[in-house]
Amino acid sequence: MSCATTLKEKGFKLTPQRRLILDIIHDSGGHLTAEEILDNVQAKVTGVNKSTVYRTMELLEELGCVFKSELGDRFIYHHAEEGHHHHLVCRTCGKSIDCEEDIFLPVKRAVNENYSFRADFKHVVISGLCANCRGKS
Amino acid sequence: MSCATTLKEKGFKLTPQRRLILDIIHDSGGHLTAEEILDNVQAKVTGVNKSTVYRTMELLEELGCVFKSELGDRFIYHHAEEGHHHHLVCRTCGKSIDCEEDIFLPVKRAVNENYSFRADFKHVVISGLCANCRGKS
DNA sequence: TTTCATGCAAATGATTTGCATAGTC
DNA sequence: GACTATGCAAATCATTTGCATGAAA
Repeated sequence: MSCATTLKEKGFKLTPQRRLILDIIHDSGGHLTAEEILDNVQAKVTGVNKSTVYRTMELLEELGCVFKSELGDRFIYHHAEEGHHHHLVCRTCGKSIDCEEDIFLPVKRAVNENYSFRADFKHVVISGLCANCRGKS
Repeated sequence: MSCATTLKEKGFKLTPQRRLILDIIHDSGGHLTAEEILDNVQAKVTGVNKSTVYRTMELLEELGCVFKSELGDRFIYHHAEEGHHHHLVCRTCGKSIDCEEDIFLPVKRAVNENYSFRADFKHVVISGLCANCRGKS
């Protein structure tokens, strides 16, 4: 079911601003910060306010249309349609590689057995060094 | 080598404020936010400024005396003497459990093999549900 | 025409910074 | 005495909020 449909079903309105934002996160493929979303929106139409972007992202997160995770000192969003995955972000060049969801299965098992802790591991941002930057240093 | 010694060796001064902050992060065992450090400092002496705390923590991080990691929308610090470990933080009660460093070894191997990515995994904050809160819900 | 959404501007809250003064070595 | 560290207040910067207006159903 599309995000637009979800919005309407729950009694929220499908405004032009929300359409735009939905398009952008859908097309981006990867993840975006609120500021990047705002920039992309404003590249298409002027006059859209940052509050609208933040409020829309909050709503979309509540509806399960996007996922929010932390990257450094800010938050990033990505479309739920892409499914669950993680991000390998290079600390040198900043490039982000999508990483399959199951990579944390051994860790989930281990913390469950050793600490009785049910770890979430949803859309984790993993910092490190990509192959390219590894070669250069 | 103690943090105090490291400070002096690198030409930095061992002021009363820095002594206090070092004591607090040493005694705390776990991790602390800058604000918590400030509160603890001010419980002992009045007149210490938050800038001093932030600047001291920045310095101690550069010297390798403390580690900084992100927890939600803020940063936490802990003493390097405790060695590397991770944090299991319950999303319901907020309790933090220290978790052994090697828990991420399988993931490090996997992302290295599959993505040629060298993951850091230093002082990761793992969100989830602790045994206690799991029972209640 | 009712309710929800937007734009604007101002508030928030953690962290940072400029600068004059005070303290350490 | 030289140079670093501190306190204070003000600046940043991402994010949030109050409120009057505007638009979707």
